[in-house]
Amino acid sequence: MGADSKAGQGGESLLFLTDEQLRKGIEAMFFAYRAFTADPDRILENYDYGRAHHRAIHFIHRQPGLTVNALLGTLGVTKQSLNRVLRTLVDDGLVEARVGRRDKRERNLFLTEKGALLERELSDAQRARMRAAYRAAGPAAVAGFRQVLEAMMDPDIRRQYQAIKDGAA
Amino acid sequence: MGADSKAGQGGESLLFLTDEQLRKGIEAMFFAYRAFTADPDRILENYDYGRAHHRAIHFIHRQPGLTVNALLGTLGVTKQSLNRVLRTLVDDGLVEARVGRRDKRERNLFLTEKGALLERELSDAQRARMRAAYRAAGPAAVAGFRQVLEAMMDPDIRRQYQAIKDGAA
DNA sequence: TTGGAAAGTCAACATCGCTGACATAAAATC
DNA sequence: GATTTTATGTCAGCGATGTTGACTTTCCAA
Repeated sequence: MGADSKAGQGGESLLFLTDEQLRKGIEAMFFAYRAFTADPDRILENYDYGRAHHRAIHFIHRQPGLTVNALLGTLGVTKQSLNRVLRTLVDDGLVEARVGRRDKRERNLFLTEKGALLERELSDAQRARMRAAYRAAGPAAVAGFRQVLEAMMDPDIRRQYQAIKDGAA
Repeated sequence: MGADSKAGQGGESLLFLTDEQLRKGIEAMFFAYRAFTADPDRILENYDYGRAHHRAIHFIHRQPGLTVNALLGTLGVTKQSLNRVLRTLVDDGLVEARVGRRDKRERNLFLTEKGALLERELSDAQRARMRAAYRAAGPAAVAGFRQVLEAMMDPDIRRQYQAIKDGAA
């Protein structure tokens, strides 16, 4: 719909940037994001963890050995906030915090086997929904989806995001 | 990562559903959503309101006269949670809750002039970012963006979302 | 007239942000 | 070697927003 449909309700033939169209995009973000977090949220309940734990686990998995400071930057929260979460994960044996080799002040974060297991469970659920959405929408839509999301990010974060783009593997 | 991508960075020509590709989509959602909420959040600080207030204002604006129960359903929160937010908005004179005409138990919610003003300020900021992202990505990308987001929603919500699709205007 | 739906309210609690203050260890610099 | 800076951890308290549970009032509808 949209850009090229001349008829329709709002006559947004070429101009697809009407307030109405933009409002629809805004709502789509809200509803989709809620669905996107719903599956992991359900799983996390069983473990008495929250979304904050999920995010920490995700990024430690993505970049094993990253420091607390680096994780802080990625998540955009305070160290006190992250510490609370990280402590429970370490105490519960999901995350290992090794003293840095070069710099002994730093802690390099890794998932334990137990942590990797939960990561799998969470990301499996999230990937399943994402995969279904991708399949339903098709390859061209997926490319557009990613393009718009990237354009929406703050530049600093976008650079960080693209840096790991297909690396980290 | 790897096996199937022939090109350098973005070789998601045919097989775009590798775990790596899906993970990138997941992260894109996370980072983009954070940016998406950042602008309104900054504005809300000046008024001592939070995201919950923003959401209420948005949906009352979209559908003037909707009942508390309907809003509850759209937002997916408990009535106690919504009530706290709604009360401050009514007390502060941003929202008017008129007793229902047909059914006097219901309250039909409307934005006051003051409420509409804040709604404008918030949605202007959010639309500006959305518009910039749309412009950067192009019309085709926008269509794909919306398709994937819609496919990601829970079916019930998607129906609700599409029902107001280009109506309400 | 009675049952139940819609709304409002009170209390208590959990998560997860935040600020501020302070401690420790180690690197970096003077 | 002494001092400063950095990375991390921790305590205490606060605020926003979600939750459950219990209870009341109003009022439509059977």
